[in-house]
Amino acid sequence: MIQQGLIQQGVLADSLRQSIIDGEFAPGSKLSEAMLSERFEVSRNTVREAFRVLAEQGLLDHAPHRGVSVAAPTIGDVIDIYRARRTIECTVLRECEPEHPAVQRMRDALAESERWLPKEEWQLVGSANMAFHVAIIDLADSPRLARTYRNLAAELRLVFLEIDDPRALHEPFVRRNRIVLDALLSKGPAAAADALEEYLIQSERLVLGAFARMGRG
Amino acid sequence: MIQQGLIQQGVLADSLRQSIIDGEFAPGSKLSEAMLSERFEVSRNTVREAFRVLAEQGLLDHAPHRGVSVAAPTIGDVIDIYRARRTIECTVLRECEPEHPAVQRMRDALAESERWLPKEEWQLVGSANMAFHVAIIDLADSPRLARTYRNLAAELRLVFLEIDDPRALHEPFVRRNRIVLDALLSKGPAAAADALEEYLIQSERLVLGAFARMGRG
DNA sequence: TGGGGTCAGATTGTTCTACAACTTTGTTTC
DNA sequence: GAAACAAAGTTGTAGAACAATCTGACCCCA
Repeated sequence: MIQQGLIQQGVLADSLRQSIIDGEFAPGSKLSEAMLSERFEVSRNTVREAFRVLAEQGLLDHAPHRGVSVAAPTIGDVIDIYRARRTIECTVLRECEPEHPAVQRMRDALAESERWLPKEEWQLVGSANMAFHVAIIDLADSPRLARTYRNLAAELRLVFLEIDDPRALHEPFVRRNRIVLDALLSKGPAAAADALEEYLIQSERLVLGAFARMGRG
Repeated sequence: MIQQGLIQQGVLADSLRQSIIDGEFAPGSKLSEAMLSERFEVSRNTVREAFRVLAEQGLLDHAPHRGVSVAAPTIGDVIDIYRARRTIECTVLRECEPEHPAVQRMRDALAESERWLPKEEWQLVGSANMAFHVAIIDLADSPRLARTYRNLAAELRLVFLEIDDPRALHEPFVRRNRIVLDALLSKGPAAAADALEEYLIQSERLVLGAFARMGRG
């Protein structure tokens, strides 16, 4: 007997998560139980269970008796997200095995981003960029680190949504990803990790600058 | 107006989490909604919401239509937990600021563990040990890393529960914590991180050995 | 004996209704 | 305008109900 129709709460959580990541619900906007219950045609209880899951992942803020809203990362959050990324991602890369199969996935993701770059398909460039970094984490073969990283990445998506200048956000970093991969292949993990740290520092700087210009504290 | 009586679901999640960590529900044991609903005198809905939170934290396993059970980490999980710990904890320590206030908390926790050591209060030694390592993570001032680490620590508690030889589990590591702290104070973060890595490798070895002897795969 | 198949019972997944607790909003009053 | 109050809306929780699924006991038949 095949396990079919997954549980609705799980589907809803995934679906809602995707909607949020796609920017369908703006960061900071309030999500009422009744509204989602109607839109997704499920009961309030089911909505609430999905809320708990996404809140635990950091995508939603839950204020007692005030409801949940899409997380709206502050500058402090951005700093923290990048700190966590550097801690995990650079260490994984520095200690990786260069023959690991995930390296091929890094290649593929990078090729994908370079393919969309000249066509200025920034959304697709961004997705491929993200796949590149997820592949780096997969070098560690650690489900727990991967899960943590996916949550960080989702939060970062919210940050990018608010900046809304996809070219500035993604264009400069394809080249930097190339540097990271080439360093890994020709000079080894340590050099690649150094290049990655450069990348992350630059990326953080860009995001923080944009935030500051937006007057978001 | 003061924010008082926290929401029941949150209280239940915390309470249940503590019960699990205290070993009140054995790893692998099934938790039925009806049973908890009765024991904690809350509705099934509330129980289910708490389940979602704890499952997301990795403390509960949720099998669709089969209910939730307390996580029962396998050898593979133990390896992953330690891998994640080394990745995060060692990096944080290596890059820390030795004047950080959390260093005092490391001192205090270590003193506490050394205080209970001769009295063979292994439970208390273990708690102080854990506080020591949480303090290390706090060196990074990163809420996200701290949250991730707390989840890892909770899962590890489940592992320790199953081994049930608290002396072997905690006694050798007070001395190693001392080495880590002394290294940090006299030789700096890099040396301390090296000592910590030693610690984690030894701890993992001990746990894996115990698991193997128990025939748990 | 043992391998399947079937059925009843139990548990989970979900919906619905109801209501208490709390927040928010709007209005009145000073 | 600020404080006080009332009304309306939302969240938090309970509880009943039922469909979907799992579990285990039982039976049948090689």
